[in-house]
Amino acid sequence: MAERLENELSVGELAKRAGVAVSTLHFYEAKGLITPRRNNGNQRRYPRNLLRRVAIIRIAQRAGISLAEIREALSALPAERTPTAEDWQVLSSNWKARLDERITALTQLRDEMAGCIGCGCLSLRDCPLRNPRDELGRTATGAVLLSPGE
Amino acid sequence: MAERLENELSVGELAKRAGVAVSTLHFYEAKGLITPRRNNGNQRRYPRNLLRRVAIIRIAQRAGISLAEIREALSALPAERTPTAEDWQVLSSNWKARLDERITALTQLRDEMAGCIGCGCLSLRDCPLRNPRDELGRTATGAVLLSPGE
DNA sequence: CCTTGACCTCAACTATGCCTGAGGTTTTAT
DNA sequence: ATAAAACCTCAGGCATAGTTGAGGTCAAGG
Repeated sequence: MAERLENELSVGELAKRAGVAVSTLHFYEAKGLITPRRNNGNQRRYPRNLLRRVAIIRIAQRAGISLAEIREALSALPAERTPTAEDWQVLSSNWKARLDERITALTQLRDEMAGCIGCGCLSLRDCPLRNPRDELGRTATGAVLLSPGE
Repeated sequence: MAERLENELSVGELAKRAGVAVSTLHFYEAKGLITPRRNNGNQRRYPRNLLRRVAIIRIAQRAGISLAEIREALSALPAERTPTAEDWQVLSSNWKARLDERITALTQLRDEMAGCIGCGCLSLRDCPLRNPRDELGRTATGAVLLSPGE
């Protein structure tokens, strides 16, 4: 009773092509990221465009986007269609901006680290690496909690 | 029966100074990252140098190092002592290298994304964004699974 | 036909990095 | 002395991103 449309992939085939595990595709489906149809034997059949969709998901993940956000972005597409070139332009522009932010933050951290390697300035109250959190070392009254040496 | 050494911090004080929750400090302790002593009422007392240790943990986390690895790095220090300037030099050099790797990878991804925005090349077998995984689009026999258009 | 591999569902488990709450003790301030 | 604030332990929960396994069905080749 095998019913098979031209150009459709089984879950195993898609998994191999997309470089992910079958369980991962099930998981993405459970999370609403992909919605394959079912054949008359209840097996998943992936129209070919879902391969591109999975590729996009993976790229976005590499960029540090969560699956929830990826789902949002994809579902915001008209008719939840597989992204066209224009759709992809919007998605990738957004994600690239996010990437830029991450890179900027990490680069700043790296530069601070480079500047602080061996300097021992972790012990200072104004060390740029520490200050995001340990702003002052003072209480509300302005009293210094730790002596200058630490 | 309060027994209190000079310069020691309670868990609440350390939490406030380090900018983390008390539960976080308990968690770090459970994971072997910090080991405060106990006073005679069984309450944690943190020698002041643990404040620096916590700062280092947080910096490493920002760099994307897991707590397990941070624990390794810290416990590799002679006598598990609080890092001196030289120790910190070793630690931060290693972590900076890790950061550099991450930044390089993300930058490459960003550049690929920039190059691919709107180009629609996701559909090509040689798209740099896809190729880390979807190497060939071929079976072991060399047969092309998908037509060139997809 | 019939075996084997691929597929199905659902529950449970992994790992990371914490947070929350219950029930009880210690410190601190008045 | 006493009450409130801070602390204690331990179990369990949350979010993310999956993986694993049991028990059963479907599909493809010989």
